Amino acid sequence: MIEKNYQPADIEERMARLWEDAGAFKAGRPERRDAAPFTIVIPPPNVTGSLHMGHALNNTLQDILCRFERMRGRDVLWQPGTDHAGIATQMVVERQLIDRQQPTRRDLGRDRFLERVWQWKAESGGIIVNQLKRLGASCDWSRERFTMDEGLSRAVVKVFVELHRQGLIYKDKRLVNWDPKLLTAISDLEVQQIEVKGSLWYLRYPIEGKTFSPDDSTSFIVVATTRPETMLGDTGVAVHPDDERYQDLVGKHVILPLVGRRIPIVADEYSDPEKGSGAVKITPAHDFNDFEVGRRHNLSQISVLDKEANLALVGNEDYLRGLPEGSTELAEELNGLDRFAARKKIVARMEDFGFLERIEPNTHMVPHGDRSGVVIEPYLTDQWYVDAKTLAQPAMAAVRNGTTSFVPKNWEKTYFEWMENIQPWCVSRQLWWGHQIPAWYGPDGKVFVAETEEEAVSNALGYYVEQEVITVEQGREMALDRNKRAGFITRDEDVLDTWFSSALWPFSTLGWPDHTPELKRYYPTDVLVTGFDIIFFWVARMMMMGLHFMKEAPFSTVYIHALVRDEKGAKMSKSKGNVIDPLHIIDEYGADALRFTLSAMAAQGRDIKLAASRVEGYRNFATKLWNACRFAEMNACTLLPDFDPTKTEQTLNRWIAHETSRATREVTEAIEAYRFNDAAGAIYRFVWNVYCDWYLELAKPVLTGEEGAAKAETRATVAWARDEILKLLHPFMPFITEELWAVTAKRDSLLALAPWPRKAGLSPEQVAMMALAVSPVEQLPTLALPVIDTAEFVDPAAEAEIGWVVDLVTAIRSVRAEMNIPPARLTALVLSGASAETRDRAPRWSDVIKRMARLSEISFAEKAPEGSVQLLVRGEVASLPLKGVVDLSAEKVRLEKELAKADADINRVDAKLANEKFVANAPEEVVDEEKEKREAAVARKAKILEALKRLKSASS
RNA sequence: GGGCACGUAGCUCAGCGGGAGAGCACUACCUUGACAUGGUAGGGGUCACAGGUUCGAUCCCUGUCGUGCCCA
Repeated sequence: MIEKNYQPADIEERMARLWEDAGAFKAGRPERRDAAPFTIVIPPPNVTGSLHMGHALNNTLQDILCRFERMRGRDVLWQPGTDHAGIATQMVVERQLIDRQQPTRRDLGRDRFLERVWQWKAESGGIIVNQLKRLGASCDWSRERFTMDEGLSRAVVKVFVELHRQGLIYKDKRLVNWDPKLLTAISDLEVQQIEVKGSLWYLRYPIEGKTFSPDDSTSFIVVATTRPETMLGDTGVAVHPDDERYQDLVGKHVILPLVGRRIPIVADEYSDPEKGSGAVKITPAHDFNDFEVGRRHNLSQISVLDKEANLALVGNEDYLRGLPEGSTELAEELNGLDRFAARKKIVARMEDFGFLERIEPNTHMVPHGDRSGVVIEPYLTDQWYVDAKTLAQPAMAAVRNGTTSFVPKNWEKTYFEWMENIQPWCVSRQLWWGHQIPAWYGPDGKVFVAETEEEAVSNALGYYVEQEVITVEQGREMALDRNKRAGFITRDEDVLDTWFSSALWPFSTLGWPDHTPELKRYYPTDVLVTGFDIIFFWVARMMMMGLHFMKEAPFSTVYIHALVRDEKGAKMSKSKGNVIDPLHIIDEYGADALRFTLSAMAAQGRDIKLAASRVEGYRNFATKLWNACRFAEMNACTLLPDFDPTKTEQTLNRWIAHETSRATREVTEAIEAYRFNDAAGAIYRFVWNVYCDWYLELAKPVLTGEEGAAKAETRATVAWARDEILKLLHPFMPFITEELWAVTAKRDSLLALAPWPRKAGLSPEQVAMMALAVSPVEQLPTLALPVIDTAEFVDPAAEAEIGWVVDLVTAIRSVRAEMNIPPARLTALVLSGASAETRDRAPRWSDVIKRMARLSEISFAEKAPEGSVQLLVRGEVASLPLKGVVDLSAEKVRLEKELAKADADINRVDAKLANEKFVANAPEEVVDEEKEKREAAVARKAKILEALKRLKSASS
């Protein structure tokens, strides 16, 4: 029995339990052992996270695909899991320690701090998973993984070691993006360029051998800089080789003001004559461009900042080398100052001595850390790098040759653009939470990379024994006793970039490096569903790692969906804190309404600005469905065994079979093409505007009429079409459909596992055959998909007949409203000059037409009665004798409007047909179409003229 | 500076080489035996602007203006 009211919250909880208890989403269900697999790996959300709208959209779309394919008979694996999210998680826990006034991370030390993080993960790591379940995500939760699971960590180590052995991971000392707040290196992708209003300082650098005077422009060269404080680390001045102003200065030296260092003037194309003074100071240790210039001209690299971006001058040998006596005073004064405080001081000092020429306001891009928000410092350190350029080659080829394709296609361009200019990927992070790098160092800094500590230690000790650094006996002792080797062999403190482990996700979650049956069966996956914001972070890197280690691209399709933005159109992000909580929406309208809204708005290539009114509208849609099912139940509509809609006798039932078939095709094709909005629109219109508005209304007289074959058939068809609707809608609104499926009949299976609507008349055995995979479990899955033919059942005769009823009722309703005839007032209908077809049809539908169009009777006549309102329905005249009821002059106005419209139509077509070029160039069917339109308009005009004539004679 | 989108009804958005669509909002009428979270009917848009291609442009091309995003 269906409850009177639709209450999402109650249903959702029960249905979730139902699925869970039945293991409905488990991959490798025994009965699907031979079915083709369908695999999606979830983009693992951060364990720190909670569900935001982006997750809701992302997972709704994945769930639609998974539920759809599951119903199509495939063995679906939707692999869930979470990401350890290095920086984000470490920050959360650190902040928690501060908030609770507990010992800081450094007070705790590495081991105890990591314990805390694990503890925190155990407490709150399940939140996001539960939220995904509330959304209805049909993941195989029994297979949930975490990027720092034992197995996944093993995969990470294996990949690191192999890449290192192959020379694709190496350690290098170069500039990195350094976050002076988080005290770690970050990759290029984690840097955001933000436009900042700053200044351009013009500084005078005295030329060696001349007496400096601010008034003598030949005694100095002016350099422009946005970062005056880095001048302490300057080791050169660059001018453009073609810049005539500075020709004679190239090769000479300047004396760095305040510091006294002697540095060369070099010619380099990097310097832009149009910008600033045309001369730039070169600070190789603090600027990426300067680093390259410095390399070209063999300039030394002097780092003047420490890791917290404070000036580090005292004891800084690079800085002090070659400075004149007495200049250490400045070093002592500025030492330890923050970079921005130092800037002020240095500018002031420069001004005091006449070295500051002028200051210009200047807007420029400044790099910021995407997590910390502070200004990123290019910093000279030792870090581990992945040779991304080499790995990118196969990854580009796979997309180029179509092995993997993006939907929508235009994202491929973005992918190539980035891949073609890819830089070495800095993968080491100076954090504690993450996969510690499997590298050990000897006393001389020699590195030993191995999968286990035992192996690395044994390699290292062997090496040092051989080098006679230690004796064989010492080596043996150190091998056996960790304490004895402490200080001699030490492990790299750093951990890997979070995205390093995410890059392995499609195969590490399936058990790699072990050769598991799951890996064989479910890799490569079918489709990856994700947002464009992580194409570089994640998609590209999965492509690289997947191809390198599995020799096959990790997925054949990458569906890139829109971003859900906040009401202002701004990107929602965890760090900005402007997320809208989808759970509030779920609480208010239900998960089904939210899911349907997101899919209805998920048009390819367009962002979603979510409006609550849309969600409300789709909640109403759910209510509509609910009530339609109630109606069916109240009328004892139950499914009959072996019911075949194509064998029905009643035109109405044949019509809904025809329409259902059409809707099935539309929904199926739209989902197959990732056109989620079209699929949602098709099912929405079918349920509301076809099934509810017309089919059920037209069926009412039969259902409330006398018992008999017609009634029995209609009851069965109502139930059948309802079931088809529940199936078609299930991927979008799983909860309400599963509930209605359960309460409307005794079922063999859950709706989630029921077969997708198929070509009418196909036996279950046939469908089962088609759903079978070609490959047994132990073989590699083949590319052949189990295509279930949803070809249409069509019945043009039924379509024409019901179409006539619909048109007639609509026309009468429209004119009644226009004439202000109160609903309570019934009118008569006269069909004049009716064709045999109409005379045949009308009696069959008189009950329903009377009911829907508020008629008292329906009759036939040769001619329309005088003084009646005349309507044109499919080329024939239907009249409402309303003389004395309504003002017929209003009718005259109405007809004249119609006449004008008909004339306009005729004229427009005539103009087209008169155009010789149109007739000559347009496709034949287009021309024919126009001709048909003209004929129809002419016929319409004739009838209208006739009606007007009759009206006139009636009023005269 | 380079690249990618987008400017369609009051709002949120579909569509797209052959007569402009949806939801919400709005107006009028209706509590008819599934549903007022409903029904019926209706108003509302020189499809940003200017050129071009075409027999024909909201749709393709170019430019302008405006908005957003990505990369330097």
